[in-house]
Amino acid sequence: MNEQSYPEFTGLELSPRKVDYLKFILEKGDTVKTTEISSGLQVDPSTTTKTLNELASAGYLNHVPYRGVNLTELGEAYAQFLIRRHRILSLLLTHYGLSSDEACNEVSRFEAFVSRDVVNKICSSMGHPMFGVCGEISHEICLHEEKHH
Amino acid sequence: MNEQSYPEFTGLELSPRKVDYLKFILEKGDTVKTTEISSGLQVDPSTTTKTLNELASAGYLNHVPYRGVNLTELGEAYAQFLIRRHRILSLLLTHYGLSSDEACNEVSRFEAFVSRDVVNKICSSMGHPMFGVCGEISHEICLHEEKHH
DNA sequence: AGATTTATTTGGGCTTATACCAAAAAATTC
DNA sequence: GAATTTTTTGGTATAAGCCCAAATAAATCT
Repeated sequence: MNEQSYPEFTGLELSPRKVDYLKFILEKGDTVKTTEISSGLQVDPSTTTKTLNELASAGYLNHVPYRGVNLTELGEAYAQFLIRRHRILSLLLTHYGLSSDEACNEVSRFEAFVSRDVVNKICSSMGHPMFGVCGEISHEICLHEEKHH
Repeated sequence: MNEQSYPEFTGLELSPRKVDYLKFILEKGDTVKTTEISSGLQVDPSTTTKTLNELASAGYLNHVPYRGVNLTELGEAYAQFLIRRHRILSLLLTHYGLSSDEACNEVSRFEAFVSRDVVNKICSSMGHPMFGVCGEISHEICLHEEKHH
């Protein structure tokens, strides 16, 4: 499943913290336990449980209580976008004199508020770069959407 | 008074909404009344009063109850930075295929989370442009700080 | 298996940011 | 100086975070 199937989201649906959760879960892959997330995001396990429930209610995760979570199809597509957004924006900032680390950290603070449309425009304007400063960039959505214009 | 005198701020001190208030007040100039702000930001006057008090407590404004507010020296320097940040970031986005309006709107959503350091780096990397997409850009701070490196 | 330990969830409470409404108070206008 | 408008105060609300303590489920150990 990839982003193509979800042309409807704007990229502004999730709060900054929820973005962290989804990115973390995608990067861990498969089923993720509450404790892994708690220590990964440095947050109390009870906070994690609650956030996981919210993400599950919103359709991004399947949560089996006491067992762990995994991404739904929507969640997977969405998380792929989140990672791509992070990488595109970080790469962009490195073109203005920031180091990779600086760029990543800075972007982490504001990425949740950058729309999918704008990410796609930047992405295409940069020629759909394959490598960001913190990993490979995949372009399933944005390339697909470009065809329609 | 200009930004030079305040090398200490990071640009992350204020919430998005407070950024709006300070930018609005700087653009109005001089003493600004509660009602002007309320209608400018489309918010209940009581909300404005409360926010104004918070900004005054934090040292950005002088508030004379029932009379209005004006920027302190810190507030003026800070607001100048806020405007410069908005314009630099908007200009940046127009280099990636966004229209002026799109760029302004997009930037409004995330600008509060972009640090002064990064704005200065972008600014100097762009050659300290004099004109943004929504007004002239003044460079008192960033040019000053550049001298120290 | 049964007991202990570990992991997870529930329930409660706290903070920050933002907002509105109704009533009181001050300033302005007539 | 009385009426009107503006501003403030006090109360309440929502959303997003977060933590703690207690309860519950799962896993481990003997």
